[in-house]
Amino acid sequence: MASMENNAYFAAIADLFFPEIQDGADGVDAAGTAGMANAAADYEAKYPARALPDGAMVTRLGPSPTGFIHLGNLFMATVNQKLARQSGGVFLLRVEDTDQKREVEGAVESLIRSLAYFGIGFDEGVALGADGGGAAGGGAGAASAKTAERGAYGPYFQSERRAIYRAFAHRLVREGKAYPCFLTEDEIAAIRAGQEASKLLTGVYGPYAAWRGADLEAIASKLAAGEPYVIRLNAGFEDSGEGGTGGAADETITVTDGIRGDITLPKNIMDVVILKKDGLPTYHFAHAIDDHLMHTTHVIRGEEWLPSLPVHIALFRALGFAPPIYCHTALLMKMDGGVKRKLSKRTDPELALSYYIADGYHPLAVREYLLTIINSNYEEWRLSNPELDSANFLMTTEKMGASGILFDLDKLQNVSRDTLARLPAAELADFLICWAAREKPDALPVLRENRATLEAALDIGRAGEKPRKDLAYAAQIFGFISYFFDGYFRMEDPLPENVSPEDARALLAAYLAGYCHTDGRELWFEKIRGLAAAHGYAPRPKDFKNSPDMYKGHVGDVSTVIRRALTGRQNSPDIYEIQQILGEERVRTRIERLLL
RNA sequence: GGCCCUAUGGUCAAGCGGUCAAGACGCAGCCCUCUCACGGCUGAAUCCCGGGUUCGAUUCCCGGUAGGGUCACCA
Repeated sequence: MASMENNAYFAAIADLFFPEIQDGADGVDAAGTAGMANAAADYEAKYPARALPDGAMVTRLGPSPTGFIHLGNLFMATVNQKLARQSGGVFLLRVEDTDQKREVEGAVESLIRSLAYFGIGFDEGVALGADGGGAAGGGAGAASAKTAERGAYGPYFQSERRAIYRAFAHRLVREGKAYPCFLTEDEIAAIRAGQEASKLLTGVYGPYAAWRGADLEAIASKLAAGEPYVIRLNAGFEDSGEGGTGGAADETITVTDGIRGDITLPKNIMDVVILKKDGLPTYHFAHAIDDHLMHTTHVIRGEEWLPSLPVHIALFRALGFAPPIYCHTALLMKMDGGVKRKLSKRTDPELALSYYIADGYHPLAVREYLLTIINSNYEEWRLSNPELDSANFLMTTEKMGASGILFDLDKLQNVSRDTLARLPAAELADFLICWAAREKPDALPVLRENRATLEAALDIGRAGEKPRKDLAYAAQIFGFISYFFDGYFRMEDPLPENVSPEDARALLAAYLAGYCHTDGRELWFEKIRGLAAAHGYAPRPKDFKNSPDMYKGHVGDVSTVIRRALTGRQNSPDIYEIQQILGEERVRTRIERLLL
């Protein structure tokens, strides 16, 4: 191949399309690419390798600010954060806002806040700004004072990295590894239609890459005419070949995935777009540039990215970068019409993080659940280390599953009950108050003013080796203890079926008459047994069981009558404790009300 | 449709050539018990199918099948 000619051709195109980038003296150095001191090389120098301990992992979250955040995002964030943190590495937030069409106002702040709620924080990258992303405000994402950036590898908004992408695109064009393409939407559609008709692979590649190596004159005149264009990768850059007719997709590449081991994929032959007509990079290009410049060691992302891995590998090769270690996780699925399906932000609002925040799932509980599905040995670890913080668990990519995970609300709730059972009542009370401040403002003053009652109520039956485990999430917890607060006390359940209203009255009247708030638990219950016997109810359930015909019911029915009077419900934790928390006056009032 | 990933009870899953095929959630029953919850015990329920390799396959290979993902100037 006549490399001198080609070099001149490439240089001419590069000058045409990247006039702002001067190659300086090197522009003349048509012979070799080695040692070229160009803009791209400057950037590489600007972002040197990180000084981190051996084995430190640099991971990142690269959300596009489209507004909705679901459990799947938190799943990814949890994995990335954990892996970085436990290895003494860096976890950074890079906002992938290269698609203006999909951008949503305030999405970045709400993302950061939602993740923060669940204990996800970043060591580097985009963060909340000075004004914390307050209420109103004009500017979107990058320019806004609502966000700030931390770290030496920024900017961390891709929309602010235009010049960087252009520098590397320029370098690729100079080397003949990328080129401008003026194919219109219609033309591409036509190509596609033809390919489909002949059952060929669709896309811009090989013979269909009309502008690959196109005539300089034609290119220049299109540009002069102001026609929109994109920059495409020349997928044939390694073929060093004649005409780049490329085509034969038989070649494969093998990549070792941190989760899946070796995977074999067809080598990329597509001349994918790397710079869109608006000058912003596509995900693929931005990924290669950013993760190289930011020195990401492990790219952990969902398996939906597997099909584009060949593109990414090709890009890394073209750019001369060493690719990171890829870890493609299983996807979080939901059940849909009897079939598993990938979570989708659009159609699955019930899996939005906001839903779990509103219901008041505790961040620790959600994290705990996520960890159990992320690493198959986590649950076992937790069983043998019930008291340890999850930070002590060592997560490994090898123990991550490769097949889709169905989200299981039952399991989340179970994990949550276990988790909350380990939390001190004071902490639970704080949590509940925070939740009420957000989601149930009417209850906020009540909870605040009755803090002692709240804590005591939350703590019922939680002492000892076998604590109650019925607290799952704030909304449920509030309902569970609401009867302690007069404003929320309601007669919710009916009398037991085998207790007549007359009996109930008589029972309550007698109970009230004999009530002594300072009675010990034993004495208290002996009185109830006596009450039962006096009114034709078996003092012991076994008596009733043995001779059901002799009684109207048993002592359990009697306590249900009392329990209902006190709590409005047939079921509740220990009545004695409830009475002690309620206080004598309230106990008497609640019973008296039913006797009027 | 092409390409890719995946495949153990309803769910999450351990397993890594020889196991009565762990465990957890859920479910059913029993026990404990003044109700609920907790706890304890018991139970039902799984290796997708077909070929190989092997003395022996859930495990290794091949082929089906099924499910999922992806085929953009979205990420």
